[in-house]
Amino acid sequence: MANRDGARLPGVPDEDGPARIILHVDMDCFYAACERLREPELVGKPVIVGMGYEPGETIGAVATASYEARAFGIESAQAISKALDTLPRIEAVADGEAGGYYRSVDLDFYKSVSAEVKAILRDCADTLREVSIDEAYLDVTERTAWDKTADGSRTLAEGYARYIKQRIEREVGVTASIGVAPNMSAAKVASDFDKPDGLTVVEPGTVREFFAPLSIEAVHGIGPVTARSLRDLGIETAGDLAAADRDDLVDQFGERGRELYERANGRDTRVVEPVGKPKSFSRESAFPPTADVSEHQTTVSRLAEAVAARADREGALYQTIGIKVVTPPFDVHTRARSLPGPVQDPALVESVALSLLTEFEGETARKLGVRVSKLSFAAEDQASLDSWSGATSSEPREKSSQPVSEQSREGQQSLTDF
DNA sequence: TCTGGGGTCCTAGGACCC
DNA sequence: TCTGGGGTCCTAGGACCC
Repeated sequence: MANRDGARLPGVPDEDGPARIILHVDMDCFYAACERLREPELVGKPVIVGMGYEPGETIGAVATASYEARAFGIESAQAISKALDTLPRIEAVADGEAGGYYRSVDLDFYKSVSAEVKAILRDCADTLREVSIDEAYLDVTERTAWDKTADGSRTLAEGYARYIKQRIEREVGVTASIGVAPNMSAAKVASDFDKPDGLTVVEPGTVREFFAPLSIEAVHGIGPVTARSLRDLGIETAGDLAAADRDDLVDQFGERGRELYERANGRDTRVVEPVGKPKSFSRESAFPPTADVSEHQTTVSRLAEAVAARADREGALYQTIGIKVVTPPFDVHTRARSLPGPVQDPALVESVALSLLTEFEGETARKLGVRVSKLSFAAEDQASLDSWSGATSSEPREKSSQPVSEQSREGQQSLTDF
């Protein structure tokens, strides 16, 4: 316990206790790689995976672009319409002209591929933290070591990471980039350092050095807003950040400032642990801006139903129901209402969401969302609770199982007599 | 970057309590 | 009715990530 958090060796700021070995595994262009698994003809071609690229669709964005597509200037999160301008669909161009292979996101398939990768990672790690469908941290401290190989050229940890890369490629058929470092934030940045199919090792004691020349955006947790503020302070590189005055950073950015400073200095005491239960479920949908109230209501009802169904599938009860309304140009508004206790009641999700929506009557919206939060996963004993609240089981039935009171009060109603 | 969808965490202010 | 201090919960917004 006493030697867990360093600070006991004033002269050696990079070291705190025996160095851990953390891997960050990041799949390369994962969605595009999955498409190539089942359509090998796409190998070596520009592949764009996204939604809304069909003719006539106007809403949508690029989820993943292969490196061949990126060479044309296509980027993740770019509007699909822009991508199509840059690189038309292959079906739409004349023979011999450049075209892109557009595919719709097929999350179920990607999840099945991801599960195969994760099984390998689980097999190789002491602890595994799955961050997303294509990313994970591994603590492999007990599986390998920072010692050098016999010829002294590399570390055993690097060899172990290479073995994992090869297994993924051989057994699943997709490539990954891996970062190896004594802490999570350095491993994360290292995996990004040499994509695709990269392997970057940051040995203990060299984290600060590794970070120093990188631009501040490379640090995980620094986005466009923070980057701009840091630049205003004359901080351009991670090295500048590491050398900055810590207290100034805390004044400007609060606790996050301290954290970023520590990370840039090679210190990150977070422990790799499996992700816990989800904190919220949400669904949202964008559309051409409209002020039509009944359209808004229809959308919110649909989203509410979908969110409730999701919570149902996951066995989650929720105590807070909220909506999100995005008005042009891009102003995000959220409203939420908490219930006196956790419920699983689709009709209530809808009625609360609709009642929160009334505040925005007359406003033009471009996107709407519904969310449930304050989740609990009480395994068994709330089946009773469920039947009490009136929405007995699976069937949502007709709209409201509640008494036909006035709509905006409906939520209140079941709220108070819970 | 004229901007899709699904998440997480943090912060600030207000209500309310002792 | 000039007014301390500590704590918790809730809501709304913001930044960030994949």
